[in-house]
Amino acid sequence: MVAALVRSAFLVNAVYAESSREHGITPQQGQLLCVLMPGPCGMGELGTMLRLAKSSLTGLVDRTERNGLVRRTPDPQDTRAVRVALTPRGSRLAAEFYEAACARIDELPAGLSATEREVLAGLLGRVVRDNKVPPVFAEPDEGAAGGRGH
Amino acid sequence: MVAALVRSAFLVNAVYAESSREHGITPQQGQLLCVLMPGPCGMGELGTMLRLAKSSLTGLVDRTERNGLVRRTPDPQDTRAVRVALTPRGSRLAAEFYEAACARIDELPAGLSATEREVLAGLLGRVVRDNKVPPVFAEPDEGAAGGRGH
DNA sequence: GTTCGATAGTTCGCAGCACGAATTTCCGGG
DNA sequence: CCCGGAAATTCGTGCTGCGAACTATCGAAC
Repeated sequence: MVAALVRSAFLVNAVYAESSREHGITPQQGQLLCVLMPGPCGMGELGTMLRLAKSSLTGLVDRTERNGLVRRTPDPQDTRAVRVALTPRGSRLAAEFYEAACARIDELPAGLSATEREVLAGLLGRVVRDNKVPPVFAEPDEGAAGGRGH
Repeated sequence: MVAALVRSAFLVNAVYAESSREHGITPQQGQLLCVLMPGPCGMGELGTMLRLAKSSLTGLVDRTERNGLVRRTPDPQDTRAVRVALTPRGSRLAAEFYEAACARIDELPAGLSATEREVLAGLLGRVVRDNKVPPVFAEPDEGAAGGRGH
């Protein structure tokens, strides 16, 4: 059980890293883009989501901003705070990266039947939920089992 | 499905990192120790296992050697090659770290019944096997001590 | 309206990580 | 003997993650 979890994590990481590389970003930057896809976010919130210290996050956002994928905006409610949002280019890249990563990861359980996949997804989903994992990666449209909409 | 895999990987990584930190090593060094637990290994082999470039591995082994956890030995068969082995201290730390990580990770599916765990382990094990993930983390031996959760 | 503790982010220095290109040394076959 | 290839290392670069110290603001209490 433990070994299966660790190894599958290793596997997913490798695939995730490969997808990132193909899109010219680091895995961390890819993760940042994915977290921002639903909408802008404050630094503090991002730190909680990604489990990063504040200073780590400043650097990550700096670099991603330098790449033109993300933008800092002042928060109208709070002068101290900052909202981090995707730029148009970042948004485009995020969508492409996300789709590519999904495609690759979706291939991993290729040896399982549809039913087995359902079961695996259900169990893993419960583990994830029980452990309150933040939504670091969005659910691709639920409902359609294999069909792809935008 | 995809989201569940990515998030569970994120979760396992976080737990793995936390365990490493508590033992005064980095996750990468922890992984190196775990790979070496069954026995010594050449650099090339390690690179394949950990999916690292040769130069990355040299650095990782350097740092871990500096910490006194690992040792380079000349390969008797091939003057060019090197065997990397755990030092006694590294062996001890590896065992401790491994056990702690197992305990933590074993807690993650606490919300599942014994049967569900079996099913999850089986399915995940197949995915791992189908994708030829190297044994970056050993199967805890069924004989091993009584950390059977609850 | 000043004071003061908390909050949001940044800066800085540090060690580690991962890579590619170039290099050294050695193995093996022709 | 010679050369192609394999095993490692070195070097330079950029990214990662952290803690401690800092700035600036918020909000509440006085």
